[in-house]
Amino acid sequence: MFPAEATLAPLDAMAVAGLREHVHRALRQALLSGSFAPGARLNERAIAEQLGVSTTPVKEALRLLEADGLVRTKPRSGVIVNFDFAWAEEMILARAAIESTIARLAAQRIAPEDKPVLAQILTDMAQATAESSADDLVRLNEAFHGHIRSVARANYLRLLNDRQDVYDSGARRVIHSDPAERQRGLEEHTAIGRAVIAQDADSAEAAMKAHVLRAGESYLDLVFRKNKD
Amino acid sequence: MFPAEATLAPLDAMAVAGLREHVHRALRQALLSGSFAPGARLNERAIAEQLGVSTTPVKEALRLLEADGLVRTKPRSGVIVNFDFAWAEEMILARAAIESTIARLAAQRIAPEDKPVLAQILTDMAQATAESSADDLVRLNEAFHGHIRSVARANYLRLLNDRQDVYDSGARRVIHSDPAERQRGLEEHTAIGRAVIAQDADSAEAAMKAHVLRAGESYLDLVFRKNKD
DNA sequence: TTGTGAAATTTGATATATCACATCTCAGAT
DNA sequence: ATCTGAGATGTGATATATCAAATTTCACAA
Repeated sequence: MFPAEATLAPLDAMAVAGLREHVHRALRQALLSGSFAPGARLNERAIAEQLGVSTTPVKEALRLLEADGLVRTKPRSGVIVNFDFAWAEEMILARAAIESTIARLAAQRIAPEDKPVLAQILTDMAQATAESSADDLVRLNEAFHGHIRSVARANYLRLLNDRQDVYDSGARRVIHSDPAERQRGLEEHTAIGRAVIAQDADSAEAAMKAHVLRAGESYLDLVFRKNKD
Repeated sequence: MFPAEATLAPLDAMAVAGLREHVHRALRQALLSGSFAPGARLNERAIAEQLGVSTTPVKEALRLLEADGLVRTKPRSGVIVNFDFAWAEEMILARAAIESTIARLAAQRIAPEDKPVLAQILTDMAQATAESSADDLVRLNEAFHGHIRSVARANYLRLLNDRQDVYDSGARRVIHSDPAERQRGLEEHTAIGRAVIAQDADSAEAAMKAHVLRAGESYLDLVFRKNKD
């Protein structure tokens, strides 16, 4: 009646990540979506009270943000928001540099059995570009980039990349709703995927760099131009 | 007798950086020089006691290290050393990617008055390579890379770069004592400097990437092969 | 009115106490 | 002998108290 060994899915590690991560995410999201003006000061006690926690996890989260580069600490004075257009622009340059290095590794290291998986994702993306919702496309997008990172077996680079996620989730949806953008994205993803499958490291690196830079431009345009209204 | 407005140099911000930074540096140095085995666990209380501080700055420093990627936190269990050969290798790839992006920006943005400064540093390096101590060469080396970063006016990228400093100061001296290495370094630096002065962005980027990758290899060879004895 | 500086206040930095989860130990059952 | 799990112990996570530097306020003098 029951299987001898019921396999319970281990609960998501992030679910028990603790307050520190929670605070970190909350602040990060707020910063990237522009809720704090550049140069504004963050108050440890105020944040702690607002989130209903003590200052200890807040301090730790601020250190994480500091290392993310989104915030700067003026010793014995305060924590200052360090995110604006120029900063976002540089983050995208960095992302392009890192992610293209990952793509190169992926092309060099991809295992034969991973090739059909990547090809399948590309097929799905082509279909989804034509008919599916922005949400589906965002999901596939992440599956694609995730698979590239995965076959590259790059741990440190991957960490860096996560840390450089400049994209506000709201804006991401908006972008993936624009038909022209969807089309361009598909073409670029296809080029990257084919290069990786063909194990053409130079092409994979170049295609990824071009993609991240161009997509980044679109994003900056959307988020920062909109704010100027 | 006195100038109307005596401009006192603000004392080095880092001198008063506080315990957090102090702990961070101490641990970072220890990790990079291999004092902790990969996978070893770091004990907050033990570190705090050893350094004569409370656990609060230690916790904050560990968060910084965590973001540096040198350490990983297993929730509610402990902090684990996350630095080994493969990790260092990837840090060098990342460094090459970031620093070459900086070199590109430098070539694009260098101001006319900065060109002679850079040229002068190259001249000094040529001379020091032939006649000076490793310490002098290390200093010039830093002046060179620092000047490139400075003319690139890249803030975020610069931050990333600082975070990726894998080089143990001891090993750096050893490397700059080897004649062959000194010669290669000079040639590469010259190529980079000339490309930046000529505002040839593609060459500057390529030359910097090649330099960082090659120098990184030398470093890995020295530090990790030596440990295998 | 304007500039000065001392006092009040804010706020980050640090230390300490407490809690809860993870890991280890070992007696007792099989 | 091996496995199980309850209790003991270790350790990070969190909360709170205290301190000292930075900032702001404001009365007062020029």
